[in-house]
Amino acid sequence: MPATAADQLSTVFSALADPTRRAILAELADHNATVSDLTATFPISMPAVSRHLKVLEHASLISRSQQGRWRTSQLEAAPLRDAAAWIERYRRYWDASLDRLDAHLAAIQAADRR
Amino acid sequence: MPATAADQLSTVFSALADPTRRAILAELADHNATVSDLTATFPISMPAVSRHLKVLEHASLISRSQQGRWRTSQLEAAPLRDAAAWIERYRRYWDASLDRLDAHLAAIQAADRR
DNA sequence: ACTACATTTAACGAGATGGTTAAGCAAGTG
DNA sequence: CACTTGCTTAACCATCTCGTTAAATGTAGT
Repeated sequence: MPATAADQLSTVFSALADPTRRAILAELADHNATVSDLTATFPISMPAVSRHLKVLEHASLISRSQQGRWRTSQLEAAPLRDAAAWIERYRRYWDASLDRLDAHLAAIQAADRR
Repeated sequence: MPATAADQLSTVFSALADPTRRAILAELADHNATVSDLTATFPISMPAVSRHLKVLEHASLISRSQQGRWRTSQLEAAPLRDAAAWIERYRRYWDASLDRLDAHLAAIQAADRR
């Protein structure tokens, strides 16, 4: 059974919902890291880190490679593109320069143009 | 005790993790809606809708107003700005070329200039 | 083979989630 | 007042989540 786009988005958003996982992604943006590295960085046990990595991998937000006993994690930001794209559609609703009426009109026009 | 920025982000992301809630936000982007409206739109019970709205309200993604017996929900997209800002920091990791990053930054600046 | 080390898996517990049905509340209507 | 209506709350259930500690797995070194 193929994962739907909505499922994928849900998986990504729920992966991002945990502050430790977001911090792990930030860490991996700086440098790849082993499970031990991350365990040293965060105040949780290694099994806890391991499961966070599993969640991130399942969301395709990281990839992992094994070099001997060490498994290093690497950031894979592609799913964030989809998440950003989903959120972007609401930009007009939070942009301060537009009031709510303008936002509504912009939405209508955007829909009509297509 | 003040909610930290990280907590707020977590709340928003976890609110977005549910496909029904994302669909509710999409619905509210088109038009404000009562609980009954949303219950008619989605294949879940009214109490389920009511609780989704509670979650969205707690994440400040909607605001609610009471007019007689009807409680209409309105999209409040401001928290999405923070979510987008968090994700944006990773754009360079998913953008193929730095040129496109530059283009994006230029586009953002152009938008801000308005 | 034995030992050391990095990591995962298993088992557990507290608490959240998302759905249901049934009951309670508040606001208009006969 | 009694009744309906829109919505929320309560109670329940199955499942997931995030942490723990202890055991298992796998790879490297001697």
